[in-house]
Amino acid sequence: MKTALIAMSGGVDSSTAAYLMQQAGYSCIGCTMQLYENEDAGLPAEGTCCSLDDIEDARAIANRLNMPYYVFNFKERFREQVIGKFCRVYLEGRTPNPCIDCNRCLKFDALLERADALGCDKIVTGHYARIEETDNGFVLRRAADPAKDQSYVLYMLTQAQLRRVMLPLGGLSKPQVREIAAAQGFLNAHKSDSQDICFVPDGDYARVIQAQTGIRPEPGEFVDMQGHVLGQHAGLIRYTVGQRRGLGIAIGKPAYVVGLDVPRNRVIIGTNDDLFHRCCTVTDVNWIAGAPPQAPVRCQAKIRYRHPAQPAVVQFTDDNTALLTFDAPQRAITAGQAAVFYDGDTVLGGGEIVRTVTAKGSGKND
RNA sequence: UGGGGUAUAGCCAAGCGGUAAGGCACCAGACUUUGACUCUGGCAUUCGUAGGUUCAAAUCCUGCUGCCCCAA
Repeated sequence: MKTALIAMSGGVDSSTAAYLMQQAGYSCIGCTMQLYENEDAGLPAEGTCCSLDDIEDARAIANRLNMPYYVFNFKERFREQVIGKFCRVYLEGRTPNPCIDCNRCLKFDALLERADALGCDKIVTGHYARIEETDNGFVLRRAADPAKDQSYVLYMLTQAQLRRVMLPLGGLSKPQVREIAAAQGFLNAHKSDSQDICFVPDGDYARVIQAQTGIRPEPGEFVDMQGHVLGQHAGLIRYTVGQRRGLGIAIGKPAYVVGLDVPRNRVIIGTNDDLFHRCCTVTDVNWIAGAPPQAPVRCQAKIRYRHPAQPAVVQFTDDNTALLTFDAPQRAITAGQAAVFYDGDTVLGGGEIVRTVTAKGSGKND
């Protein structure tokens, strides 16, 4: 019998995934990755994906399904590879997506090692996306339910990983998943969806960065695009491109962060129109198919989790970098966020945005 | 210390005798498995201040105070 290691967060999605794998005839082992102690950061012990309550929920579901259940202590690895990188990226004036790093380093790496150790053929998560095997290897596709599609946060998966991963929710809608969970009498069938960064449940990520690094961000100047000082900011890490809230700047129309000047410790302010660019460079690119395309590829690309994919051309440059050019200017292309390239429902690949590029001979909005 | 102008919420600002527009900022919700964005709602019993005229004043009159400009 094939065996599967189910990553169970305690939520309705991964619980239902466990049930579905069992129904599909797999011998299943449930597990929860303990990633951090809430108390370490002075946070409440509930409301996040890895609290004690959640572990108890996951354990209860595993018991109900008669699965062996383990808790893996990944706290050290999470602290180094996710929280550490999160802090470092912010301090460098970029805006990280820690969920993607967690997938890269924990769910589809550390967890896969445990699967090997336990002799499991597959690892399973509750992500909404689809993996299919074709003559040319595995492909990663969007979820059937466009409202829940999470293929964006899985762009880094390699062929070797895709071979080992199963995503049983990829063909289902959220209501269907809740229905299945309710029919099974799962206690978390109506549990609210998780949100926010799991290790920053109150949204005050700047406090976490200070607590983790001991670095107290220096106040500096807000300046407009001509360099005129507009006010004082509370530390560069509190701002990200496209941000409006919390600036306290009244210029008669909405003011947005259009850039961070790290060397001068300045936050550059502009209008909404100033946020649009067509082109950016992308690094650490993963091509799902394995090899980069030799010619520019027409695709649709997303520059943040909740961004409708837009027509673009992606061009492999050198090493593992690429140049992404949208047909139309996109709002707030932000360094540190992931750019993911699609061909319809299929994920071609993706990488981390380095910077926007002003295309030669184009208008100011390029 | 002559002349002129102006004083409306944190910022800008409508109002021109009939009982305080709007924008920005801010706050609260919603949305959301990242940061953002967005959406909805809230936000001056009061118009620098003291009097006066009037049935009725932010709106008219007078004094005072602050600021700005011109002339010295």
